[in-house]
Amino acid sequence: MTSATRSRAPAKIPMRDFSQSLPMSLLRAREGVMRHFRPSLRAHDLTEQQWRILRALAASGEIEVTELARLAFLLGPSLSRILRDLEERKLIARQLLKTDLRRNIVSITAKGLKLIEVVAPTSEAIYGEMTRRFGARKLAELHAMLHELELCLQAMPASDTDDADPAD
Amino acid sequence: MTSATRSRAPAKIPMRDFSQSLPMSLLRAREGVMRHFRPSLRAHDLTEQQWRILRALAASGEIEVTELARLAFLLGPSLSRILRDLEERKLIARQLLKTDLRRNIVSITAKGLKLIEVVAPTSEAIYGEMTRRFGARKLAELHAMLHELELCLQAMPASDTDDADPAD
DNA sequence: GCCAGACGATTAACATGTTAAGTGATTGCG
DNA sequence: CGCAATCACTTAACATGTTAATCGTCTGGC
Repeated sequence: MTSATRSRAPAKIPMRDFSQSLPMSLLRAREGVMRHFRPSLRAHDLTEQQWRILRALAASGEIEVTELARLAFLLGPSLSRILRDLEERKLIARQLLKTDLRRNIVSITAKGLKLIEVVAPTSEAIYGEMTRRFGARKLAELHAMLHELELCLQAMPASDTDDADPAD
Repeated sequence: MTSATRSRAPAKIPMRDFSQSLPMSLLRAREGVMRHFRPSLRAHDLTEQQWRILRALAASGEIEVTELARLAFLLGPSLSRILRDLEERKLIARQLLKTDLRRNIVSITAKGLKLIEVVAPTSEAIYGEMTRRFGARKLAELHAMLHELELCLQAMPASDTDDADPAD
């Protein structure tokens, strides 16, 4: 089966082995986790992001859109679309802030809370099983390292692509 | 600043604090990393996924689409679209496998390799800076934990959502 | 009060993620 | 051979990620 037609392309650049790149490792780990949660969410017509939003609202009460975006770690445009959909489904409610008509206050409805009550047990059970298998202590270590990485990266300046510094 | 209008919604479900969920931690860490790479890729009209594909091809030579999907950790539909685009840009080439016309062999072109040579130095510099700041040893530990998590999750059965077993 | 600039949120446009369905080629079995 | 099942890949449809542009609203200087 080892036909001679398959010549190996020369890798001239000494780059890190592909699978060892940090973004790939993080992506794979995350996908491995989400793979277990998606079926349960899907059974209730919820995407991962919609679930994040409902949980964030249940935990924090009424908050502004921008703050919700920060909590649920979503970009504005995604959040706008999802909120429109969740509002149509009566899972959340919105109201303008009287003192500043630019601002939008979002809150979860009773229906939304009820949905969380239905989904949460399964979700928690899955998370619990993961914790048990991986080890609570090790999981905490992983969380700590990820947080440390985050802080480390925030402190790292956003490297410009420009080779020359335009400042005189 | 603590206006009385903001009533705190009762969190009836004792769920894990939102920001402590593993998917969120992984997502944030990954975004923190990618935030540094995206500008450089964007300067060369490359998305993160396109870059993954080019690197995978440069490292492995000619491979089939399915194998490329596995290497670059992309789903088939995404890969199909991206390959169509990269082929139009002459960064990759494709050929049907004569012995099995279902299969498609993909390879990187000279133009693709040249692009990698241009982008790689910046990319490696950023990665090097991250490694230096975070610590090479700690980074290796993180990789190890992520890999262990992956294996642990693969061994975990995909919990069915169904409460009842529909078999006979 | 007026207006330029900043701000919060949305919309637009394009790329990818995700699942399901479709298409053509191959395989295995009668 | 004939054909149903399978396979490799692609398309389709919808949701989100990402960046830029837009649209009201607000703020501050005048």
